[in-house]
This record gives sequence, C-alpha cells and structure tokens, in this order.
Amino acid sequence: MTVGEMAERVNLSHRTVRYYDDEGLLPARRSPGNYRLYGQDALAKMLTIRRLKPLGFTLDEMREVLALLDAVAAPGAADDAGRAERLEQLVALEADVRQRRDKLVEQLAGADDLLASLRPLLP
DNA sequence: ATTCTGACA
DNA sequence: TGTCAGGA
Repeated sequence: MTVGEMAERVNLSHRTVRYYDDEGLLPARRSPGNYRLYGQDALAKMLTIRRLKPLGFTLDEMREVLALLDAVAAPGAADDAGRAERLEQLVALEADVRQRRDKLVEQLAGADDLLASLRPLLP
C-alpha cells in the first residue's frame, strides 16, 4: 500500500507517516516511481506505533520497542545471553507501559473531577 | 488523482 | 503537524 492508504488505515496523517519514514522509525520500500510502499508487517508496526504515541513514547523509545518486538518475534538467531537480555527488556517494557497507563488513569480521574465541579455551575 | 521533496505567516 | 509550491 502507498502512504495515503497506510495513513488512512492507521488514522495518522500522511505527513506523519512520511515523517516516520524520514526519521527511520518505520522505513518504507520504494516503488519504481519512488512512491513509498508498505506491506503487512509495516502495517502491524504502524499500529504498534499508534498505540505507543498516546502513551508519550518518544521516537527513539518507539524505535527500541519495535526493535525489541521483532527481536522477540524473530526466527531465532541469538545466544543465551541474548535471550536473557530480551526477556529483561520485555519485563522492563511491561513495567514502563503499565506506569504510563496508570498515569493516564489519573488524568482521566482528574477530568472526571473537573466535569463534576462544572456540573453544578451549568444551567 | 496521488505522491515526492523541501520549506515555513 | 498542516500546508503550499513545483514536479513527476
């Protein structure tokens, strides 16, 4: 699929998709006419990125997450130390995501409180 | 019609 | 991140 299709399917602007390519976060293949092309794997990664983004992950952090994820998914080349490393990083990632999730829950609670305080002021 | 790169009231 | 320009 081309940028436009990708952008539409993951609900990001084509500008953002282009940006991720430029920054090397999610490189696109190129067509003979130099159009960006994306496959199924790219779509899956883009969806992962879209979930990471609202959690406040930086581009570099997303890069690490994607690398970790396909290292884990990869068909296998890795010694014992390597596998152990992956596992540690995976556990650390889970903790990180959970922490960000909790933060969002707090913000949600804050929004609810604000709404509650506005209620009595409304007509 | 769609995408490409580069630039920025 | 949006948008415009100038090409392909």
